[in-house]
Amino acid sequence: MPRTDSLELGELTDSMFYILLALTTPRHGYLVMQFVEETTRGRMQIGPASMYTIIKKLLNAGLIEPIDGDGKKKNYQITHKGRSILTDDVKRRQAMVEDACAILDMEGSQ
Amino acid sequence: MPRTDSLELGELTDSMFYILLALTTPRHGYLVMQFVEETTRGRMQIGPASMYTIIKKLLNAGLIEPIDGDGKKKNYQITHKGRSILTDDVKRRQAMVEDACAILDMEGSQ
DNA sequence: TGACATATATCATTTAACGATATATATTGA
DNA sequence: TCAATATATATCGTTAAATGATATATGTCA
Repeated sequence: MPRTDSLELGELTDSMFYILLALTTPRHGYLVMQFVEETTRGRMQIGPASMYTIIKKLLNAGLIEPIDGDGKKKNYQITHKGRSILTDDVKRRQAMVEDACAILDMEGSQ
Repeated sequence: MPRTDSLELGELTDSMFYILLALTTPRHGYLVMQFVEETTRGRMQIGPASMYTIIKKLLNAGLIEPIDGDGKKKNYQITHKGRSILTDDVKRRQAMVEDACAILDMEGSQ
């Protein structure tokens, strides 16, 4: 991914992918971490360092936005732009799986 | 991906994924670059720097092996271990797409 | 009151990818 | 024949991504 910012290419890293997925429902950081671990059944986990680094980046890029500061927790949700990029990225990943299934002898994906 | 070697986690980066896919048929480096560009219809391209860096890493990890040096070209092919890791990685990626399709309102993948 | 869960944050480090660049041979066509 | 282009391999130095370690503060509950 380096040398060129993945977001400028319109591509999401695995971590960004799951964090955006988590924020299709408004959540704060700690809940996002839990969401990722639960949704992936432990396959992937994101610690606080990655979490807040990526949250900051997604905010800067306008893919998520802060909402109502109830108490000390900071809530975020995905933006229209974020949802659009996430949807495109799902298609990109789907295409990768299909490429592989066509070449290997695996059950395809439709 | 940093801080921990992706191969030690049994995970492949996008570039490794396509290079391994290319080497399910014996090829040399230059053909691998072309394979990736063609297979992805230009969505992804790997230049020589990435190419040879990753080839070296996959050799070290025993996921590919050199075969018959006909002339100056170095041919490589995927090993049994490489194929096993590639297959697992396809499943991992398939799971990511399915997670997303379940949460977003997209046509699923079975 | 001590342990644990919840919650946010930063720094320094490692790994990954890659632009730039270099080198050499083969092919093609003006 | 000579220049351009394609084929083919290789390295160096840089940027970006992820994260371990660490710090801080509050809430809960036994």
